[in-house]
Amino acid sequence: MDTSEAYRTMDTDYVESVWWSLATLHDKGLVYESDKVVPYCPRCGTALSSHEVAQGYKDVVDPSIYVKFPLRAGSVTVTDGADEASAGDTSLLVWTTTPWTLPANQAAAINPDTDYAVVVDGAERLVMAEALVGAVMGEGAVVERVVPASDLAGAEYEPPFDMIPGRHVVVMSDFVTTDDGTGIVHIAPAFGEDDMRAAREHGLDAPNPVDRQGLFTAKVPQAEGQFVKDADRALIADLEGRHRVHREKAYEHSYPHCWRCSTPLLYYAKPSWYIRTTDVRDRMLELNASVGWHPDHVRDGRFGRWLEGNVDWAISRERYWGTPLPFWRCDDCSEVTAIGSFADLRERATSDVPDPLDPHRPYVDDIDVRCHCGGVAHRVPEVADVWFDSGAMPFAQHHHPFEGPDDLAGRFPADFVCEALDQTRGWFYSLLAEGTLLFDESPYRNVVCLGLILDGEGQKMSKSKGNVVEPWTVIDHAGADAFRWYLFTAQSPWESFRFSLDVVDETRRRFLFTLWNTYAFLVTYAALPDGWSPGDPAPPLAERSEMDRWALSRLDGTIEQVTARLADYDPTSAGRALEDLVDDLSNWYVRTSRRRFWRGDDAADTAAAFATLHECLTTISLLVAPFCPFVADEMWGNLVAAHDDAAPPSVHLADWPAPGGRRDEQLEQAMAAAMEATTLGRSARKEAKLKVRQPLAEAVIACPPSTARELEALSGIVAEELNVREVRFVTDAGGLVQVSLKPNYRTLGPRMGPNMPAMAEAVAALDPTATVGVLDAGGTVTVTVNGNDEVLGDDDLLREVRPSEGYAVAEGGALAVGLATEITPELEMEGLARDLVRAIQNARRDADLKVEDRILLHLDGSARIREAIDAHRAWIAGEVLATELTVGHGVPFTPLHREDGEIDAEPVAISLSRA
RNA sequence: GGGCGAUUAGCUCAGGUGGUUAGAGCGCAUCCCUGAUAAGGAUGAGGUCCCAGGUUCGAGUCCUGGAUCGCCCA
Repeated sequence: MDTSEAYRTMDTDYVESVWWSLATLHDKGLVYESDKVVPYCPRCGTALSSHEVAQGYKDVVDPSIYVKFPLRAGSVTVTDGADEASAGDTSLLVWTTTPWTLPANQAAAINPDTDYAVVVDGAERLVMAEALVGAVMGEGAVVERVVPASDLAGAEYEPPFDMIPGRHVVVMSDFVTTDDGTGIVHIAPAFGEDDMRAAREHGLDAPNPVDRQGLFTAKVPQAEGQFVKDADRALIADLEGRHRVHREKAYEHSYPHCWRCSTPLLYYAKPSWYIRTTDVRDRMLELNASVGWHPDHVRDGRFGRWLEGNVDWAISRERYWGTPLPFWRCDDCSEVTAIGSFADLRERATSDVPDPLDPHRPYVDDIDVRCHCGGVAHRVPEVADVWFDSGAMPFAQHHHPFEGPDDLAGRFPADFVCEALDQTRGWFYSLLAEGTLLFDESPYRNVVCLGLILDGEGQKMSKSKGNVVEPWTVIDHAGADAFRWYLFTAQSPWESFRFSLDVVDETRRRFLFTLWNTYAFLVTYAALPDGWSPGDPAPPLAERSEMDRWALSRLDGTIEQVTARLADYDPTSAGRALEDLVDDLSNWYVRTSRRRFWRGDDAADTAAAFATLHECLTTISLLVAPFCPFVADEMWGNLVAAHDDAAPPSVHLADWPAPGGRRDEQLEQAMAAAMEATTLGRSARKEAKLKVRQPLAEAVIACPPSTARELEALSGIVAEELNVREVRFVTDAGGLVQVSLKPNYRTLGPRMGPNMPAMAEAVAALDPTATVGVLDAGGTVTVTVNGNDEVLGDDDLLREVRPSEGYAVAEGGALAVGLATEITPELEMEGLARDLVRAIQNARRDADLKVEDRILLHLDGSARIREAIDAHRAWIAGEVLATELTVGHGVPFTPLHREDGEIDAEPVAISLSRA
């Protein structure tokens, strides 16, 4: 984001581009002026935005009346026997809560899918929706006849008032419901959005007998000069005098009021400028179909549906602030001239245009333009809908087309735009509409649609509810990196976030701390004497251990995955792949390789470990840079930039990494099995209550031969993790292993179809041991299912194996691990030695020794303890970096530190000093 | 009223094209480790996959209807 090059829609250049676009559309004949019904405050003299309207709803009681609209004789037949004489006694029954709109009535609307009933009411007949007869007329109403809506359509009626001419005809409209009222809606096009739409559809006029102050004009003599709401009574009395009111009742409902002055709002037709977007509706749909929406259901769902119902865009607003519409209307011929540039304006202005020009109000309103008829044109008073400004962003920020023919080259269309889901009819629409109208192209190739942020209780965050979390609170508490990581990875961006500080904190602990600890581990050990630095030679890949090759394989795989996921606008999967890698690196690679970093036994191996971990962390810093930029840069600076003057000084200036061709899926699969075996072994230990520090003779891994072959090379790792002397594989169905067979539904299901249950029974009936013998010899077995012979191969059967008696066993999937539980005296001594080492390491720490300090060590304890020391003297000394190890009563040096403790309930005394 | 989405462990969320025993983190319980240590780790308990039908040999997954929640619009 280049904030130094930010654009503002108020900038002169931006406005000029907007003018260009509006003039272009005008000259293409796509701009017209027409009435639009808006929520309007007659006291303030202004229209209100939907947001303002929403603030002012109040429950009020209004007079509501059921009015009769008598059908004109001959215009429709709804009575039995075509009794023309009685047609005049048949009326549409219409319900309204705004009697003041009745003088402007132009039509009555009915629902095309509803049946209407003719109800006898004394000498009269009333027409209403069949479903509402009971609600309107009460029990026992006499229905004379039921007709479909189509029979009524086109019928003419006597209007409630006759001072305003009109067609006064019955029309069909989808918006009519039978929720309340009579199922017949009075249409006053000037006073309702639905009414206006119906009027457009059916070619009706929209007369407006109300002035801008909300007062009736002379067109309604009964109420001239009265505020419309106050005129309700007089108008109802007039109707009652003519027996046009069937019934009146007070009606309590929620009605919008001006949030400033509490005046009831009027829905009121005002002249408005429109862009004929319906002309390009199909093209917008076509272009939209090629946009990569994330999530993709928005394209055909929420946004696509919205586009299908497209209506012309009302672009004018009666505001002071905003981009003035560049339309000048002639006093003489009324023709509108659209001005598409400031040069054009200067050329056609009737007086000097200031230089520089501020194209906003009030200055622009002082400029008149010469009409081609010779008359003088004044600018129309409106400004543009701010959404038009937002949709002009792709070209207006570059001052197109005034910067030359290539001023949009490489800038249009955009690779992607990103906003929240509620912008479907806002920004996403204004961009697409303007792109289509002006360039016949979508201005964006992809959209990332963000979900809403909810609070911890799942409520939408809003300032008025007070449940918002300030970003700085989060950043101060958990840091910007944890915040960003959370936003990217907690959930797909287009889902709602249930946000709480706790969850961000968890992210920090789970991921960032793990990454940082791994990094700190490398840095700590590299910095030790005889440590390592990035330039040091390292063995080639082929000479490195399985562990190293596995780590680099995982690294390459993650590079591929993260790159692909990000290219597909999916940061969540990318971040999760990184979480997995970091977890593997920390909790498997580092965990199992720790000794390699500080044991000097094999210098090449140590160098290989350092080089591997260093490369992993360096590459990870590149991969996580977009997600947690600060931690990434810190790592990069220390791991790379500090050692290499030629390297980019910041991770954010470095190239994105590419995989190094070291992917080894077989190795990854084998390692996964090793991890699984380790987990099972630990579970078995837990079950047998055998602590990990106590060495055991062997672990038996029961598994299919293929798994055993893969695991062979990794058995050392498993042995160390499980603290067993030996790992043995048992695969054959001999005495040590029990085998059971299951059908492979994935291969057999499609083949067997409805016979699958019978097949499962047949498999259960097989002798597992014999069958496995045949299969391992490369053969097949045949079973009879419902009279048909079926040949089963190795792939068709899944085996589960487990060790037999004498072991502590844990099973999972195709693997089972058994531990030999017998602890021999020798193993017991080794366990004690390990306990001793742990106690001595504790003592070292308590003595504040550095990890690399050598010590003089003296031990004393029970006979069993001393026996263990004798048996493992060299090993103990090596583990704790003791240059001398003595045992007995007298300490042969002045102890720096002394500890008395217990091991296995037996006393032990530890004395040590720096060597 | 219409459109769109969501509903999986106490909580936050994963679960290509239907297929063996539905997973992770947090929390909880029980432990381990002590040369990553103001760290780290393990094992375990915990599930009517919102409900009801349907398709299928087989549904968390597909279809229909419904419920609840949310968003957009009337």
